[in-house]
Amino acid sequence: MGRSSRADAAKHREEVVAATSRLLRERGAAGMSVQDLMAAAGLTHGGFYKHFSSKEELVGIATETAYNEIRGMLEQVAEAIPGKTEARAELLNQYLSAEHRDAPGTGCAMVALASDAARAPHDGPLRTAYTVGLEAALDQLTGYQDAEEEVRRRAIADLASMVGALTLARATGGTALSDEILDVVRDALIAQRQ
Amino acid sequence: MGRSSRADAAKHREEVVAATSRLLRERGAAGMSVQDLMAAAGLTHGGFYKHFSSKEELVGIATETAYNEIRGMLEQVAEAIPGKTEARAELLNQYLSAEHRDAPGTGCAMVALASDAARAPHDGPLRTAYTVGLEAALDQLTGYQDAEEEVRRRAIADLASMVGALTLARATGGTALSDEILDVVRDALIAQRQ
DNA sequence: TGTACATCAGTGAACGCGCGTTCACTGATGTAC
DNA sequence: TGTACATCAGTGAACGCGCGTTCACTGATGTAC
Repeated sequence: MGRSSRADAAKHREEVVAATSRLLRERGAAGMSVQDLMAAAGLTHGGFYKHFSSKEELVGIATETAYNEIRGMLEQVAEAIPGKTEARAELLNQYLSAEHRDAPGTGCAMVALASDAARAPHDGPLRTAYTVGLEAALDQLTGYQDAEEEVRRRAIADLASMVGALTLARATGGTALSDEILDVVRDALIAQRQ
Repeated sequence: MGRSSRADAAKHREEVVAATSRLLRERGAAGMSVQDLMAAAGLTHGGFYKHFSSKEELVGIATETAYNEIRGMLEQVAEAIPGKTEARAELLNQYLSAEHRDAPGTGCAMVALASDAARAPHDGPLRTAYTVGLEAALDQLTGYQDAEEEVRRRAIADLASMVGALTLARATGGTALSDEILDVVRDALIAQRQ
């Protein structure tokens, strides 16, 4: 095959990171192979180490990429809707939707990677990226709180409810209970601030 | 070695199930091998299929066993404390504690097995056991609600907050943020009903 | 109760398989003149 | 601008390893008489 141009190589790297970001959330780190990830860019597995020092390193990089999705959702809703109470309601509608539940590969990294992060080494790349991303998401959620005090505490409480509901809805996906969890938690959180 | 007595064989089976129940929550299904599980009963891996038809079947059985821990916690607190508001506060204290966060192997199955369940086949043994156990836990949590109406909705909202907080605390374990999440969510849930 | 024999829990080697990582090699790309 | 050569992205075979599952075998347990 011969050498690829720098531009092509950079494109390949981006494609591999994007595929990893998606597959990591869908299947977990143990559920995707280096071969799978390289194949997503149309490559064979041997060249992997020209781009990354290890699978673990790539997982860390892909975690940062995965956090972009939830950051994007948080940014977009805040920009589109002026009132904080209304923006928060719309965010809850989107976050606690069947669409979000059924698309883990492009959804919230905090939920999809929680157990991988919990089981990863404390000073490893996944853990580090997870915690940094979580703090950032918390900052964004703080901006949604229509109150003068305790905005961080309110943001943490909101986040826990959102993450718990999505986690349980995914684990029971395909049952009536799954839909019920999303509906109930969304309504409860919205009613809480009116 | 020769044949074990029926009593010994039954004891071996129980030991394997108990070890699986713990390791499943600590490491996930992919993180424990048949060899690991048999070794917990002092056996070699070859005899596994005299007890179980597959690793997947054992995981389903161990999931039911794992749910006993959270069911026990819910039962015990409800029996020990008469007032519903006080019982709920004590439950939150125990569930959202550093001890529970740091002992996934003997802790809440809903949190520890959520991502394994989300990725398991919809009609497989793990999924089935997970959903059945979740409905049972929800029924128990309903009994904690000191209200006349909407007790199921309140139980679902409580459960989502508890599960989300423990999930995030585990994923960020070892940081100040992890402790903060537990404290804030516990306080918020207790304050909500006073 | 004692004996002969069938049962079957557990052993350990073997099966095919996929994993992460390494490495000698290829040949188009990039660079120096 | 054209040429010679160094660079290096990607290939594909190979590495050692651990996995879930199967199977012929062992020998103590359980049972029938």
